[in-house]
Amino acid sequence: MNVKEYTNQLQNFGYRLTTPRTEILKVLSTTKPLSTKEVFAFLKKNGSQVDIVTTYRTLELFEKLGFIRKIQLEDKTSRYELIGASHHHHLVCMKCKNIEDVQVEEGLLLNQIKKQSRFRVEKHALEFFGICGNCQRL
Amino acid sequence: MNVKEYTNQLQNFGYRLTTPRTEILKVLSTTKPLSTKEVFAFLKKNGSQVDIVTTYRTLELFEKLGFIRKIQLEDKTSRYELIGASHHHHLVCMKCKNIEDVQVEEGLLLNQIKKQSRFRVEKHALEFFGICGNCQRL
DNA sequence: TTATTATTGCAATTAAGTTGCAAATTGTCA
DNA sequence: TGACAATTTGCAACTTAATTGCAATAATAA
Ligand SMILES: [Mn+2]
Ligand SMILES: [Mn+2]
Ligand SMILES: [Zn+2]
Ligand SMILES: [Zn+2]
Repeated sequence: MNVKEYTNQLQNFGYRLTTPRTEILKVLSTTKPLSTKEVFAFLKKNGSQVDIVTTYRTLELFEKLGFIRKIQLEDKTSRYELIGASHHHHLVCMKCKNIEDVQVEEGLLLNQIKKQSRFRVEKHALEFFGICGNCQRL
Repeated sequence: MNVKEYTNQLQNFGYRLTTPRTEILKVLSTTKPLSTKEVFAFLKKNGSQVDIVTTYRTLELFEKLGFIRKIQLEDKTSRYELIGASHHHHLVCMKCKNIEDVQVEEGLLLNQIKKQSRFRVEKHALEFFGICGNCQRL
């Protein structure tokens, strides 16, 4: 799913195609999960005039539309990333803060839960923290 | 591990046994994961005079000492719970906000990660969101 | 091109958490 | 027990992430 496809989706849903929205999609399409402030910093660096409040509101909208996923890592700020083709999770390096994608088989977890509770799982958060390959060699 | 054992630990580590610390341990020992503000509200309800800043500082200390674990759910506030005997995760009802404990076998996840990356996992966050048994019947 | 409506930017506000510091409390030792 | 030194607490001020109200601006449909 590229920027063009998201902007089309946006209009199909009846939302207007604006400069801030296009620019924020561009930033998201070329990065790891970013906080709102980080998205805003990228915008500025690229010469954009978009306000940080608009950045907040746009990310909120994109999440509502299912374009991006919000993730909570160790700190209190939310991070966002485009939902690509495949569901995945993250390996977050506690030293260099780099984020790797990783895929795991979750079916077994959900089966185990079914045995313990009548709870109906709709989504889950799964993030791993540790030391990345690079940082281990230092 | 009961309140008495934690207060002993506290003194063994060279920290002083104070009223706020005892009272906060008492609150934690009888509840689900709580935010700092919720802990503070419990204290007040029980007639305690402890300040909210002390609550923040005490929870931070308890986490450092390994008495409690900090968890991040959907919102931006951190929650804390006593680390009981067994490692477990949570089923968070998106309707009534109730939290159930659940245990899952994680060994397989870690094996799968080993095959994909040199990353050394030290800890992980795993929380499930959905609708609890009760709320499904309404 | 114009009109209607959504969207944006700015300023002010809220909410969670942090920091500095003087006053109070704790544990230790005489 | 009582005094001392060091830790801990409470209060006020501050920081940071996020939210809200509203007038000005920009996007789309006619
Ligand atoms: Mn990712
Ligand atoms: Mn629990
Ligand atoms: Zn690293
Ligand atoms: Zn429920």
